Amino acid sequence: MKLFIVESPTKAKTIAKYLGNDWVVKATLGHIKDLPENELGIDLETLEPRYVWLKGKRKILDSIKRLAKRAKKIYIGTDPDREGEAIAYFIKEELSKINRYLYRAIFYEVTKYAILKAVETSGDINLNLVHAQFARRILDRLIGYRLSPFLWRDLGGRGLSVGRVQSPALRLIVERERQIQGFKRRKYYYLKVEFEKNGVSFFAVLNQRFEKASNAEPYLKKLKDVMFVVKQIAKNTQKEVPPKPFNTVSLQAEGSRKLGLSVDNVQKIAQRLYEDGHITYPRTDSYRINKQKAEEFMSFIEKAYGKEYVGKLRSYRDKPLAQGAHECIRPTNLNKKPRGELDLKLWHLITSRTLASLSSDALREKTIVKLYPLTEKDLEFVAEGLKTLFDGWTKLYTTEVKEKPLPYLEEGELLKPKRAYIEEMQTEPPPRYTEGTLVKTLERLGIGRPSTYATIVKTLKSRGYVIVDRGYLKPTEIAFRVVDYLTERFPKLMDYTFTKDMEDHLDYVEEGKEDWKLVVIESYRKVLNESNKG
DNA sequence: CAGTGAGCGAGCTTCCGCTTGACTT
Repeated sequence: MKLFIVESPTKAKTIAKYLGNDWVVKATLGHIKDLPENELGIDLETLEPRYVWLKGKRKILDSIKRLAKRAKKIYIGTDPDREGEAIAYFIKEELSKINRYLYRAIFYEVTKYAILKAVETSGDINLNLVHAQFARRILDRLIGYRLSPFLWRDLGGRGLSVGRVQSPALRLIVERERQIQGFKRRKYYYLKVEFEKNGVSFFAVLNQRFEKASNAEPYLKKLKDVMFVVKQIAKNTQKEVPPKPFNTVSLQAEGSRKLGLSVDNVQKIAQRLYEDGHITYPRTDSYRINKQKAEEFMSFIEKAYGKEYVGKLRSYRDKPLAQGAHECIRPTNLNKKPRGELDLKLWHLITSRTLASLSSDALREKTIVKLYPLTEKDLEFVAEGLKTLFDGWTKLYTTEVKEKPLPYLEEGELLKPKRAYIEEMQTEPPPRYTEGTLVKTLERLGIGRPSTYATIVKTLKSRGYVIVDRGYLKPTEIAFRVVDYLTERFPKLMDYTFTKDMEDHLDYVEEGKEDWKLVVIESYRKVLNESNKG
């Protein structure tokens, strides 16, 4: 008997099918050890961490150990990234006393070929990766557990918290709120003319903006009973490329927007869909799609919508921070629909998005018509039209593009306006973040990971830092004080590039070029605003 | 002698990231 160990039980089931009868596949359910929760767990002299059993994991490892005793060979197939390597390290620590035929198997997709190849080419644990995880973990712990007490002491709030991820996230929300508070709405005015021809009405706007309505009025007077001339008609067609398939962040953003749920809820439903076998792994930062599946989906598009709706297989460049084996979030089987109203809705969203991503470009024709009043040849009015020539992917996935119809027009043509008027407009402040836009912004800044985006939002809520107001995140009084305090005291931590700097150093650790303890010391010193003190 | 207050010690909130089922209401 041979033993194969992974993190996810769903993955374990799949892999068990690929391997033969003499294999047993077991899952750890993620990390098995971590720093203790109720103390720092780090020796401040040596930086040595004290990793302890996570709740319930000793039992899981015990059952794996029993199998390990009888196994001829053991393959550790945890995820091919920093966290997965650390899990592998702790598994090895437990099993190496029992069985010396231990190997690290690495695969980047869950297919039979990739699994067999991983077994064949298996090697040993990469300690550099493990050390990078130690550095990441310990730095996060130091920041969280050593800085939070400053807030308790100086702001007098029980349970306030500081974190490498949550604090910059909170800063985003507070900064946006300040922009909104400081925003002065300004009114401005446009001169507009409405025309109607062949039952189609359309608008032309003077290409000039007025600060006061009174400045526009003399122009309006001149237009009374004046005919307009079509001076120029320019058309151009625009290609609209399909959206990418979903990753965790885009699913959370789109799902919460379209279904009116919190990102946490969207993630929960996605997890259920995954466990029931309806979709691929829901915690991923990749847009990559399995080639075979993509071809299957494309032939479905051809059958259901026609050949002209089939697009091409696009390759997306994953962000440099993207780690791991997973592909995009997509349906596993187009014919297998989930039960349950919300499950079905989210599955439909995922399915139509996936199909749209493999569909053809939409073609739109934009028309720009320039007109002038007969008596005022120097004034230029502009009318715009937008027409869909071919709907392409938008047939499969809803978009919010509005058509702007124009009647047939010819250059030199005379038109009689239906009415002319001054339209009052107002500058608007930027909107507050929604859960979805916050998570998107964090992803863009490289802050947080697919498994934690939903939790970040939850933490900010449960600390009393933000409340949800009509779907928008509104910071509380204490949030302002926390952000001001941290910005004053620990500016480096509040810098949005802190995580990126850390990641750069961790890359060096992973390449064996830098000592992990030095990375922790250097980064933590920067946070504390210290330069050379021990 | 009773009440007051300084001083001390014990107990206490907190991080990010990986993964679900086993709990209770």
